Amino acid sequence: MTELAKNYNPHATEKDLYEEWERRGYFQPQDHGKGERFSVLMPPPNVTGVLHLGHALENTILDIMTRYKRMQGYETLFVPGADHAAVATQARVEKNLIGSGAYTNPREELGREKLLALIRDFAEQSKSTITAQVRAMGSSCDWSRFAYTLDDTRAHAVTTVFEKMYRDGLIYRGYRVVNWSVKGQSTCSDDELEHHERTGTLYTFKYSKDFPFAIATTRPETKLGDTAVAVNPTDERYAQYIGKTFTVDVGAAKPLSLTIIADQNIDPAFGTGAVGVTPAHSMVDFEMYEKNPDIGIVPVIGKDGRMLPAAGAAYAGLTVAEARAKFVDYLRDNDLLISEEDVQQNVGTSDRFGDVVEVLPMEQWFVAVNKPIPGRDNKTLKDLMRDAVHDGVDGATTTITPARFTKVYDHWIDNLRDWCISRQVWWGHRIPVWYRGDEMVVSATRPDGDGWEQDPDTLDTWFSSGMWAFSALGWPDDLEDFRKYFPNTWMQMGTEIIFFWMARMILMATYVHGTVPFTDVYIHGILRDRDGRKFSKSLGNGIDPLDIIKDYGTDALRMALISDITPGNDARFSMDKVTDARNFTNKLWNIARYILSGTGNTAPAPIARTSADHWILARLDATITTVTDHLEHYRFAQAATALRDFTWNDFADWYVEVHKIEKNDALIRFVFRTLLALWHPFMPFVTETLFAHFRTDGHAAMLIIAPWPQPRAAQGAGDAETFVTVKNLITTLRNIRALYRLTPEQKPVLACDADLYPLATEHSDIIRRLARVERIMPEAEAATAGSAAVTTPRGSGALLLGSIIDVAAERARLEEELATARKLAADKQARLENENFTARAPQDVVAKERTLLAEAQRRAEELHNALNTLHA
RNA sequence: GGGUGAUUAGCUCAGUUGGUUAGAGCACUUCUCUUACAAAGAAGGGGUCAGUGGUUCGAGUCCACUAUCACCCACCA
Repeated sequence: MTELAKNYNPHATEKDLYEEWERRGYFQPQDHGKGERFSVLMPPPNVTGVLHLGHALENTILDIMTRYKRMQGYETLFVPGADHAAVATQARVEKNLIGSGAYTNPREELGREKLLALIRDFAEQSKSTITAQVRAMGSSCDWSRFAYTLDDTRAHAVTTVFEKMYRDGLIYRGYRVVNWSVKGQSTCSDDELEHHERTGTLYTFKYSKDFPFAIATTRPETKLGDTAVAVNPTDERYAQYIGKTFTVDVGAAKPLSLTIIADQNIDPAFGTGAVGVTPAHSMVDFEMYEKNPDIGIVPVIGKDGRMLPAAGAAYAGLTVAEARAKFVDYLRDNDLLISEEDVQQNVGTSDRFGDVVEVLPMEQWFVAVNKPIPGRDNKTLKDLMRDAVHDGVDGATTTITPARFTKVYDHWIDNLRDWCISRQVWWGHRIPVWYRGDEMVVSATRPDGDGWEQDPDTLDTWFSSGMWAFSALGWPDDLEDFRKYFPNTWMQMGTEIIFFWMARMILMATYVHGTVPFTDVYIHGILRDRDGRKFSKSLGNGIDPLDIIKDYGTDALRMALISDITPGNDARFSMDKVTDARNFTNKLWNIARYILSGTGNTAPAPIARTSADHWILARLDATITTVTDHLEHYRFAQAATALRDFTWNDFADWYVEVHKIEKNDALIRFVFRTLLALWHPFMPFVTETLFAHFRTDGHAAMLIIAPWPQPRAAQGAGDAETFVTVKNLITTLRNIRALYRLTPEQKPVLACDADLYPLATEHSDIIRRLARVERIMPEAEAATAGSAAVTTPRGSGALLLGSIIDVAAERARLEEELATARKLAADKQARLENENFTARAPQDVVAKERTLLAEAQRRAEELHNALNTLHA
């Protein structure tokens, strides 16, 4: 017999177990002859730092599903990885370098190669930290397949797809307006902007005294680059001017030539109903320019965030803010400014560099989302992305859980513009394009001949992570896994990444492979702190998962993370949840201690003999069914709750206690082993540790590959019901004991009516011990015994005799109960007398009500009789 | 401006197609160190389901409106 310590100590085993699972190859896909596969990919954490609780939650969710499916016999693959996170990582390293005081402008001072070397070092260090953390979480992923978005295979995937898209005309180089971070000196995509509300000023002014009407703007300085004025085509005030061109001199290098154009999107009710059009510095204005190219485009702001010479000699070189003030002064001095008014506006801010983003026209690389794809029936990338979650792409669809996010995704697609994929940071996949004079070649490698220069820019990090669904499976270098596991079975991610990542993965998979990246995707909410705030550096409320693991163990952390989570909704995390979970692991541990100390490790077929045996098996069956159903629907928290309820309330509090009286060693071991299996996906370490003590010949080598439990279609439902009656009787007796403050030594006599007596005597040992009853006798004998006080447990047909009981208090208690029972009976009666109810409600509901009425009436009668006995 | 979600016990949350007297964990109260566990055991108190109106024999559950909170999208310049 192995002696277990009094309390569970996670540190003694976690590391060794993880290594043993890995060494035995259980993390690698194994064919169990089931012929079905389950493949998931880890959302690759950014190599910008360390894992936080959000990552820990994702890994827990992924690992629960993976372990569950593995136990069900699926050939299971869980691929781990890391993301180079282009802009984010470079921004982080640059910030560190500047923060250290050694550099003020790392890009200039170090140059491309040296800075890249520093970033690479940082990324490698971060990567090893992250993988250690993922291991500590217990994630059963296949490390031999570890994928990094910047390694050779993934780089190959990127260049392959880039070339294919270029050939198909979906990637193009164009002069268009883009979001430009002055601080980061790089473009960013629309999705990388955070919109912050702030108060701005809406200026209403006229371009000149001669100009026929006024316009309104919050960006006066950009008016130096206006090339048109737009009005709504239905606006009668301006109809006469549409098509006319006015020349005004506002101080720019050249007088502005303003054509009045009509545009549906102009709101006649806002401002003056007329808008100055600045194609170079506004996304919507640029779109107007695309429709009316004749108006021209005049950039007046440069990459450094300062005014260009085109803005005029007085403005060139000024910052945007300085130019704004100066231009407003000009308007005021010349009596052109009509009004100033505070307005709330949203400004786009770079999420990585933190500065307000300028819109500038530049030569950049784009993915065309609205262009027909050759050989795809005129479908565009947008069409494919929409089809993936609706009609299907070549018969394949992705199902989003919860379904409401499908609408969010649709809406995003509707508003999608061409995707700017070139970035001016250095950390990332370099654009596979080469230039020599006017020549341009798209190629992963330098073309033959001298003088070729590669495009200095890199690709948006989401261009490579968009391929994760297949590049992580080895495509295009090694197609074995790809053929076997693609599309992936499942994916999970947070709400905040639906557009960035899920949409791009769908784009890439549907375009490159004509199918979806994964069949099902589960969206989880954000993890917040106990007060509902987001975890953030600035709030200082971050928690390192490793700290919790150190103090409470991985299983406790995993359980705490998934407690109370529901699909798509945010959840709160608190240390209370961790201690609760830790307490539970200890509970499981101590149940094991009891069983190990009290039973032998033989494994005969478990046979139910007593009513308690039948009851626990029935409850176990129901629990298996419930937990399996919850897991199939990704209801992780509810699955764990159902299991906890069974483990603690049924098994520990009742069956283990009964086992101390009526031993069925084979059965208690069977139930506990089954429990360990059910708990394993949630708490892999404590369950595997305990399994080693319960394993006998014929069981799996380790719990991680043990079969997922199946209901046994337990027999003896009647016996199980009998035990429920006994259990209720005991609870009631205990209730009365507590009510009258009986000490453990005070043991009353239990008198039962004719119905209950046989059952009570049959379970005499259990009742006497668990309810602390002296002895059990028939009611008839009790009546003649002349005891001083009597009590009747509710609806049980039993009396408790003993001089310790307070007759007056007991009478009050019974009267209260009687009133409750009578009210219930009256309610039921009224309902059944309602013809509408009996006629329209389903028959089974009506029958149920009749049963309940009968029960309530019976109980009222019993209580009434009990009161009479009490008086006598 | 458009959209989504939330509102159930002191706290954190369940409540799957409307059908018993609305549940759990924690916290709280009382009792108990009973030889698995005080990180425990036993018993108990506590909510009318944000509000209003509606549909229905029946509403926490469906519909409408209102309130509060949270989030997403959107360069009404």
